[in-house]
Amino acid sequence: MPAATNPANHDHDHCIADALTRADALCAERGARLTALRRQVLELVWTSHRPRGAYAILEDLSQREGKSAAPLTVYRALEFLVEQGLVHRLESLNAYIGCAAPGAVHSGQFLVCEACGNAVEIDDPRIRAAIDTIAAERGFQVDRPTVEVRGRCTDCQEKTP
Amino acid sequence: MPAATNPANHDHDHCIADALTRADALCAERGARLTALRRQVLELVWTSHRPRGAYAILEDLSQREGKSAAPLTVYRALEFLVEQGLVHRLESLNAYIGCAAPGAVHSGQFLVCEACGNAVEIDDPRIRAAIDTIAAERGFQVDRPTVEVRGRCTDCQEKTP
DNA sequence: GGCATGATGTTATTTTATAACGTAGTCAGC
DNA sequence: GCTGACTACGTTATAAAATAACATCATGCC
Repeated sequence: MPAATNPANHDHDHCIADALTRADALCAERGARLTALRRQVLELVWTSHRPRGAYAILEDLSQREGKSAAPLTVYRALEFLVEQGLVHRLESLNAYIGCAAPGAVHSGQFLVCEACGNAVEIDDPRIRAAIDTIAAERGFQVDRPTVEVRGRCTDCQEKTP
Repeated sequence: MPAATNPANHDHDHCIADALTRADALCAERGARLTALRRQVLELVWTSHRPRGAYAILEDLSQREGKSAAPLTVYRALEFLVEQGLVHRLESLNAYIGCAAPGAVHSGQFLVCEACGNAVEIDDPRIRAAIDTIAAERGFQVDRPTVEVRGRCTDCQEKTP
């Protein structure tokens, strides 16, 4: 049973289970190897809806395994998960978060609350379209657009208005 | 005389001089202290149009001064410059770049070429508008939007099509 | 001049990430 | 089943990026 699941009023265990199920399906479909280690790291990334640092995951992993794992263990698993689109890296936080819609095309857009730390993936086509338009005007060939918006989520605005 | 100025066909010395002049004016206007050290770090950030890491700047600074400076020296100067809007931090690169339009409101948008390393500040209102729209729809209060688009600039596309 | 404030110096440490090399599973084809 | 190639994982060391804590120095104001 994973720790610290119910941050608000939703069944986070369900989020985790869902994410793992989708990951299993996607990797099977692609012939990618979602090994026990990688699966476990994915689960630890999904501990909450807050982006998690590699070393936080490392600590959890060490605790679970009863022995201290090496940073590379986690970084390699994360690399795989990011490649498969199961996890995103938040550049402005040096942290990782589970992808809300793996399998679908995603361009990596996030609303990050500076109060509670939660990050919500938005992937809105309008932002992507705006970026594509401007890039086209300048002859710039887009490869990987990163959008990370810091601010305050609705809940946190209500708490301290 | 700064090193490695003319990357392409523009007078980069002019870019640097310009940036310093504007910085002087802005800081004077605001009563902010652009000290010799900070001014020098700003100049080193402007070495090229490629984002530069703090430690690269540190190295240059040490060389200029003839003695090795401490990381904090550079980080503190950079912090000041970022606060004043004279320099931006590129989150996805852990690097810093001179602001193209200090004084004006800017939301920090960049096109970063993965081939030549150059980064161009765009600050396009359409991207900002798209972000604001989506944030408003979700009740998210925007504080600091970060947009960093990786890809290939026109020049580099021509070189290897 | 004296004092408050802000800037810089110095040393140590933390956090994040990668390099280099070796071992051990895993799967395909025979 | 065996072999060989490939991929994943373990281990140790190190690099890169950033900050903490505290001392000292400069600057501007009264």
